[in-house]
Amino acid sequence: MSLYEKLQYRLVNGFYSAGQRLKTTALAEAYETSASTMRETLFRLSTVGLVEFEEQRGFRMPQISTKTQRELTLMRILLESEGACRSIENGGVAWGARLTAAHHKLSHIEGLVRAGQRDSEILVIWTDAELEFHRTLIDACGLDLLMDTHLIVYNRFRQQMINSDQNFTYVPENITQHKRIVEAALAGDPQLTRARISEHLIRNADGVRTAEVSAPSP
Amino acid sequence: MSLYEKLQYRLVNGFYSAGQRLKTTALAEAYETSASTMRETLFRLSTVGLVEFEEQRGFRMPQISTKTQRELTLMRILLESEGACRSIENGGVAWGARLTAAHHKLSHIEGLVRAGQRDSEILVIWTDAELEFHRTLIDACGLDLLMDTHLIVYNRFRQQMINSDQNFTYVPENITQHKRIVEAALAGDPQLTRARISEHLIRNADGVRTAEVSAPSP
DNA sequence: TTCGGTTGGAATCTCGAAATATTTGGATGC
DNA sequence: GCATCCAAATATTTCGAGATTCCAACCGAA
Repeated sequence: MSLYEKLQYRLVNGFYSAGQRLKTTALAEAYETSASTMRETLFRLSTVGLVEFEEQRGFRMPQISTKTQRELTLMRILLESEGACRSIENGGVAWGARLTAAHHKLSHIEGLVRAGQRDSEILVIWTDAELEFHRTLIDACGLDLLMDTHLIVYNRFRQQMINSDQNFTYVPENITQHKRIVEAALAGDPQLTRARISEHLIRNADGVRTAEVSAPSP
Repeated sequence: MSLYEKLQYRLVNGFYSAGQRLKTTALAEAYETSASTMRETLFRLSTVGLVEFEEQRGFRMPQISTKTQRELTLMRILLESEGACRSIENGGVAWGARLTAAHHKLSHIEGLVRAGQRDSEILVIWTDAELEFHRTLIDACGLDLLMDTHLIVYNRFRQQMINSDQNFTYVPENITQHKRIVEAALAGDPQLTRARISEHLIRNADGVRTAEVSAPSP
């Protein structure tokens, strides 16, 4: 596990608090490396939005805000809807199988959460499975750039989510919603799939209604 | 003009050829700075896709490919359609005025190009005006993240375009298409605006370049 | 010739120290 | 008591040298 990955993991999963300064010298010591190497790593993380950088003022953990959360959510809806519709067209049986498998794995974990397990360990496992599910949903779209952009957005989304005050209130609707997305996708209905992805994510956009979320591109 | 901006300008506007290695020591000398600083700058550029980086193998100017061009085009369509529709809803009169102004400026320059001016200087002016126009089209959408993502995609798109073999054959349809986009947007018709943005950009997604001839191995 | 290993040169990566900028804390004047 | 300014302390940024890795050319044997 590289320094980059280690730091990314901690930034996303709540090891640092929002707005906290990330001093290169202090972090370098903590991660047993030099300040220069740490600086470079922080730079790379800042370009994907997981760290904020200001000239001559160093690095900070990003602030949590409803506006950011809203924008990340809308971007997810845009990218996942588009990716899912293209996957429906291009994916074929193999994609359907992968999607079913990813959903099966996810719902197993969601079952555990539902049954009461809520420790931080299972939350990480759950978010990993959720990411895998949502990535599988779009991974037959044939557009690498869309996949890459989505991953960046998802990580920032997760960072905002985990570090927000109301962190991870368990939402039972998720289980149903994931299932309904899979059903629409396997049925090969792009419009319905779009609608159900929006329905699933829109809750995070804070006061934005499904109707606002956009129509298909031609 | 910072080192970052200087390098970005040259990377986008054809000062380096596709696939060319970008050695930190050589560039550091050319730009009168140290190898470390150059390395850091190249790193930052690599995270927005204007430079490719490979561990232990340094930096390269990205390859030109129809696949990349296609993906960048589709992403532009996705982002600009969404941004434009939201701008139509939120923008109001002020946005309409800005859009009209940006279009006026662009069509003036396109007029010059049409009249025969084709030197590299005016091509830069033209692409700048085109960027400003397309950014204005989406700048009332209220989503900073969408705007930022679009700018990154646009710069990569431009890099691919300018460095491709048939660079910048003047396309007279552009003038008409830009006008038709503005008309649809000012009329407040989201669906029509979407269609016309696609119509304008889709040419770049497929079969633009003649089939890639596999170069004889050296 | 062709394949495989070796070697020399060149580039990248890491690191600590010097230079530059910012923040902190206290003393001074109002 | 409050604001302002200066100096010390702390951070960031730049830079060059040493360690490491990669690449290409060369050489010898099958």
